[in-house]
Amino acid sequence: MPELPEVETIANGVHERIHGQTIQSVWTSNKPQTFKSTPDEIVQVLTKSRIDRVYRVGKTIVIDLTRGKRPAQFLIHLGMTGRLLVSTPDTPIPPHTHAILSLSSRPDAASGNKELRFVDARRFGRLSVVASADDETKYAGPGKEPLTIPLADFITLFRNRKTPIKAALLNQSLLHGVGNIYADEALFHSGIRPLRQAGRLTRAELTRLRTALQKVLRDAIKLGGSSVSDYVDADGVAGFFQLHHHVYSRTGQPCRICKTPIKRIVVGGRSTHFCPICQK
DNA sequence: AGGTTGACCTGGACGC
DNA sequence: TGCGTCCAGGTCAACC
Repeated sequence: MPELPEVETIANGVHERIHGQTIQSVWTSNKPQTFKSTPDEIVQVLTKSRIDRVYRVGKTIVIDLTRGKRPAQFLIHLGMTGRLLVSTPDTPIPPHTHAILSLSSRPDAASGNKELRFVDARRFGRLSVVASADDETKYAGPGKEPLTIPLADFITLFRNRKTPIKAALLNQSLLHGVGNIYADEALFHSGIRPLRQAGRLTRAELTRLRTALQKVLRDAIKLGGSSVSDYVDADGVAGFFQLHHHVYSRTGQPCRICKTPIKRIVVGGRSTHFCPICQK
């Protein structure tokens, strides 16, 4: 489920709650596909490490660690249904919990007062560690950051690409962090049809697209900031915030601008929504 | 190499 | 109520 704004909101919320704490012990489930590193490596690297910073790169939550004197990293991808929860140990463990980190604010404490839990029903999420995270091996993500990419680089990304612009926006090795909702919304706000060939968009269109994409992402981050606790604390039941979507999941409903019914098509195997009048 | 398709999972919504 | 079908905001391997 989570795209860039959701992942950023979660990372910030988790950072506020657990940075500076030490991981005393780690439990992992026995579902091997959840782990990109082996569960043993994960336990090895995390145990007795201190959490310095929690942040987002693309759709991945990155936790910078100090292990002994050396930097390491813990990488969490939430997939479609992954959740990262800060709980107390007495909070009931939800179904589909795949990892639990017991934390303590003092390095030498025997047991902690908080836990970081990774819960993922559908198991598309992935956990991994970088044992020695110097500047060259620190996780940088597969592509470019949509919020900070300069216009010239943005335009270059799509040059000569024959794939539909919708598919190109979802390609994480170009821009990382953009998912299905914000791709559809950004194309709507820039007036571009999802099936247009990426390499055939004009400079003016790509300029509009970058502006629209950054605006929808920033607006969603603003919205999420006020409700972090809904999905980081305890059970995290409330789920993700809803932006005021213009096209996503509005098939058949009137366009908010021109009242024409919103169309749904499939592009690159993904459900895609657009206004046949407002988008050219 | 770039582009496309299907596989990976579970659960919720919907129709009969 | 129960059962079957379809759908889901994510990758990634395997193909062309």
